[in-house]
Amino acid sequence: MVKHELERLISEAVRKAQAAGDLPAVAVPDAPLERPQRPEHGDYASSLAMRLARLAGQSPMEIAKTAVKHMDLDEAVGSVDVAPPGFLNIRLSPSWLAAQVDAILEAGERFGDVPLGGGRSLQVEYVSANPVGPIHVGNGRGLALGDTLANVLAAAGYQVQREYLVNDAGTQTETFAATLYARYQQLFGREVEIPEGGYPGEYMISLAQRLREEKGDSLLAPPGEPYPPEVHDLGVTRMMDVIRDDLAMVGVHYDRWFSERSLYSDGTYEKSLAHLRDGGFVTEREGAVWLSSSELGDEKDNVLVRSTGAPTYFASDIAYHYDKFLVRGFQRVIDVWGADHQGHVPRMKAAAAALGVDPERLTIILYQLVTLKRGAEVVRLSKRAGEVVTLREVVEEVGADAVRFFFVSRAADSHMDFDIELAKRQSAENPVYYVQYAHARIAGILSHAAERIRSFEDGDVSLLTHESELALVRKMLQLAELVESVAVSLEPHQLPYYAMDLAAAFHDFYEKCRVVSDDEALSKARLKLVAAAKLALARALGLMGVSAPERM
RNA sequence: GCGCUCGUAGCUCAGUCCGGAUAGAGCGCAGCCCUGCGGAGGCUGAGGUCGUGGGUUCGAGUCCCACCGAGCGCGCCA
Repeated sequence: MVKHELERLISEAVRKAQAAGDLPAVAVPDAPLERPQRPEHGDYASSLAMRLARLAGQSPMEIAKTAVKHMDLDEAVGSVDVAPPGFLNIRLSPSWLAAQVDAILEAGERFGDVPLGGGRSLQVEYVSANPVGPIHVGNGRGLALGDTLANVLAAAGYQVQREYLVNDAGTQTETFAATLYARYQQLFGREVEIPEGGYPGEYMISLAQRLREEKGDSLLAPPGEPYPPEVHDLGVTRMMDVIRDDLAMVGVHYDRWFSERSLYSDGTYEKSLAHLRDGGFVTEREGAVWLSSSELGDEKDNVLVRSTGAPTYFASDIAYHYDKFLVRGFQRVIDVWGADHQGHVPRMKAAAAALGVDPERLTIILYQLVTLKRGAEVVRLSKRAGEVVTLREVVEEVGADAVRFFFVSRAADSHMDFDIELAKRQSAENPVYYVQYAHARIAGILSHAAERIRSFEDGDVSLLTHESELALVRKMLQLAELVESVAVSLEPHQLPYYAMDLAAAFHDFYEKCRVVSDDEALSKARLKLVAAAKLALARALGLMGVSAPERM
């Protein structure tokens, strides 16, 4: 990547200046290259001279000039200027930029890949909504975040596994089953109410109807008796079918759907508990079993096994992470959770430590919950009130691409409002179409060209010298830097902003430069440029899980 | 009460991690551009005490402190 190459050249220059005695031999601070906002400040800028000034006892301007004097030449570098108060402004060489078009075409669909991960294994777990209802809008955020992150990490050279934890063992699915059974009985004319704290949503009635279609009255127990186990299992299975469809609709596919219950049936739970005991982090008091998490950075101890003998959600999650780290051996695990789980973070970190796993290997990304609105009115996502705004409903209204682009555009920390009315009204104004339009426009140009020019493989990219042509190349080259920075920061919301910029660079070029013209040599060169831009746009969109249409 | 997160243009949000040059984008608003490859496009303009007050610094939207406001968390719930 040219950015790293330039950083290397600059620190080399300083070292050489020190060796030559032009700069004092002080420790050189880190100074990553910046992207200046103003084009006249070049493609990259370094503030190293300012950072070095106090240590070196020289003025930033002097230091910058000295550094330039000792800097090696590189074919990518067009010029290096010193600007007050001591910036080093680097401009890329136009001929080098033009030549990158061929490099992009060569990289093809892998353009933007970066060797950061080195094939290390990494797991991303996201959504993992309880199988007690369909995916709702609030989950949209976790899905866009987690899925995009997984895409980017794969592009950054990690071996990524996507996983959904199916909470099929807890009290919530029991309440779900009880509700389902009540609805099922109602279909056969029994006068029963859904349980207190149950799920009053309409979808439970459809689910009950489905059970009746599949099983007739065979699931009916004698009146007053609890539901047969099959109601629970079949209900959860059918609910997961719905959830799988909901997620597929927005392009989310998992490598593995992990059953929480399997932790108990295959002995993982017992093993993880034994492992904690061996480490000496387990105590018993008041009839319950506790993890001494307060010794490991949490504010307090937490219950693993209730006095009833039933494991807590915490114990379940420990067993699950025991499986992730110690059984399956992921080097790194990323969990994407809603901010309502924030209290769970320190204890899971403590649990990792208790398992002998460096807590650094567990990254938990919290995203702020979505406030759902219908106009000015706040819609409470309480399942008890039964008002669920499903993801499906919104996707059918505004489209999967717009939904994903919208959710991935917001930083995880931002507290966002989702106004369903506004989203519907403004779906045509969603910026995603601006980016997709650029892609479709290029497809149009390429098919227009195909009727006139046999092939442009022999196009000479050195003919690309127009300012807007080079600006487009510059923007394309930024993709790899972005993939790297997102893979490190785990903040994929940078992606849509980049995609907008890239599309803008293309549209600007399109306005100023005719691609297919009487000048065949230039036409071929520009067709190469445009084909490269198409790759870059498709990649940027693809990383976000958004389609790149040939026509709209 | 304590803790975490947030407060930037009319609206929705980037920029804060790692301080740097005149604070950006989309939408909305006012105006302009089609006798050539897709006008879901391009160009121009109006619009900002970066929540408030202190502090650190050559330099603060960015770091520190206090305060105000909002969301979330502080269970033998998940």
